[in-house]
Amino acid sequence: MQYTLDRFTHDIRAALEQTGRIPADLTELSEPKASLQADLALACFRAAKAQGGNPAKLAQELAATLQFPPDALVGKVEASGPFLNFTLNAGQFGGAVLGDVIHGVEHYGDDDLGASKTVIVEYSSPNVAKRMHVGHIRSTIIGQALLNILAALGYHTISDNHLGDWGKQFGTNIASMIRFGRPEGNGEAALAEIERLYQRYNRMMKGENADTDDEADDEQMLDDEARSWSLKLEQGDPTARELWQWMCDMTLRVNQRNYDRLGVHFDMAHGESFYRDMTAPVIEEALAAGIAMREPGGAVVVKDLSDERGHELPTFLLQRSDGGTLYQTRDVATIEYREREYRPAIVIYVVEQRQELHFRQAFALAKALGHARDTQLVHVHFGTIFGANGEPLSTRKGNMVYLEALLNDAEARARAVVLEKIGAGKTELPPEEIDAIASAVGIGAVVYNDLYQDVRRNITLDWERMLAFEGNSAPYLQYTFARCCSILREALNRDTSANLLEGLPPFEAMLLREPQEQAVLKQIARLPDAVRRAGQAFAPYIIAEWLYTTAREFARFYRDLSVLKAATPELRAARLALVAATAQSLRNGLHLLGLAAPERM
RNA sequence: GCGGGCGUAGCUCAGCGGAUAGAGCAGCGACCUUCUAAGUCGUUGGUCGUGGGUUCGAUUCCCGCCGCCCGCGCCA
Repeated sequence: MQYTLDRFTHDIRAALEQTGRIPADLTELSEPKASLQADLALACFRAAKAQGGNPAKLAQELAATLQFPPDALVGKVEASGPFLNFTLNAGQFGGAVLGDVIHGVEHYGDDDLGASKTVIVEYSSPNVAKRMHVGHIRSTIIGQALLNILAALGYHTISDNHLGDWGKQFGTNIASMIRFGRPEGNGEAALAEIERLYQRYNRMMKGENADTDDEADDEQMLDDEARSWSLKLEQGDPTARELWQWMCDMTLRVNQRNYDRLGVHFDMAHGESFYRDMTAPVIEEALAAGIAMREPGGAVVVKDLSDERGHELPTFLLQRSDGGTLYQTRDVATIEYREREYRPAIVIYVVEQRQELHFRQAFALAKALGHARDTQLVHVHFGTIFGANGEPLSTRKGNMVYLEALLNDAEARARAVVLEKIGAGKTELPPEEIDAIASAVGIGAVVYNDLYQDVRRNITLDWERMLAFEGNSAPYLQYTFARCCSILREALNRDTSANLLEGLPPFEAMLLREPQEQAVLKQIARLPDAVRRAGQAFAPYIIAEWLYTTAREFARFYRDLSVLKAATPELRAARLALVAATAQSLRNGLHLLGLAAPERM
């Protein structure tokens, strides 16, 4: 898809190539720093060197040679030392950008580079029989944002919640409920109780509870019991299956409330259990290929496997000596299943950094077995969240932060701020909208906290920052959008609209010549590129950065230039169109990150 | 030991081959009878972990070292 800035770049490169002075591979343009008054630049060093000339001289000659018609997108062409600077033709630029937005509306910024290829994003993936905590929120939020971005780029997206609903821990869960009884109730509290029973059993198994006259025998017995329930579950024992199903159903119901609040939606939730009957073929396949070996004890191991970079990977297991399968086995089975079923071009795993090795092994094994040849397997790994004092969060230490409580807290804080603003006469809001606004703002702050920076970084939990409503934060972005809407309401006498540019009076974009107006236009024009870069780098923060810069530029425009009281009706109409285009673009960007865009705040 | 991630302002982070290294927060000082001050402006603050190398040019690429986090067979 070609947007205005694409055309700008294309026109310059074409003109450069036409001069015959620069080979096509040296016409790479770069964006000068904001402090310089140019929109694109060509560094002439390499081209000059190739022909044995002086870069500054070449820049000068090119500046003298290049000609663009008055109605072109390219305006001034100037040499500045060894750089050749190009400036947008302000008169043409505004109309072109606003035209792009009017044409695209809620799809402005989208692209077709995904070309309907299928991409599967696996994210959230909480464990059954446990409450979701801050660790899961990262995967959930990052994954949803990536999914939105990739969908905007034209990919056929499939979101999959790869639930942790299988494995040895359910043996322990079942054993603990057989021993201590099944918890009553149904919600988050019942999940917490299951966790407590699990931990209690686990401690006894490890002999950490010296409250009874436990002997080592008992510990061994408890361990055998858990292991045996795990195997019974794999073999379809009715009691085991019933308890397991009960845990799964309840967990899904509880989690769904969190997903609803976060605006997260899954096309499917195939947990690990879904692949349980597909693991045996994986093991056989690996053995037959000679990549895996069965050890005398019965365990199946993979040795001497290398990753794509040629690094030898540590040995890992596909089957336990007691016959049970492992996470690794199921993940390879998952790769094979997805390939058979969906033929994806890309599969993205939004999973914490700690599992980097696990995925390198799974990917390498799948490739070694000849699978996923045409599939890009990507582990988008994010950093760990630490407590305020820098300590790891853990249930054992009792410093765990649960998702539901976090969202409640964020909403409550946002609500307090909303009421404070109303009380101070800063805003007027219909009472029935207050809850929705508090929710949009509070949850937006939490979501944005996970998206505004490169996801690879670790995060130290800081409530003040996480729920910050100032500076580079979701509420600031939402506030800017609300200000745009406020102007549109005044001028157009209308409230909500899917198309914020609908019903604008005729306007002449040529009139938008002030630097503040041009700066906003330039930012609007950059959205498509931000979306492309975010998708290519699997980096939602690129959208966040675009949003923030756009909001800042709009704030400057807002401060200096009045829309409603513009000097002439023509100028007012043009600025109104600029506001509408800003609002539409901001909303598109907010939606890509999964953030709500309230029209009043 | 091997492998992965990260070291940029007091704190949290952008920038990752080009022209004086940018934001937010915190600090200091301004600006609301004006389209919402959840805002804006000014100001203080940097040997870009460190030592080499490549290059006309390195915070950015390569190599060594140091520091922090994480991972490395029967958990997920």
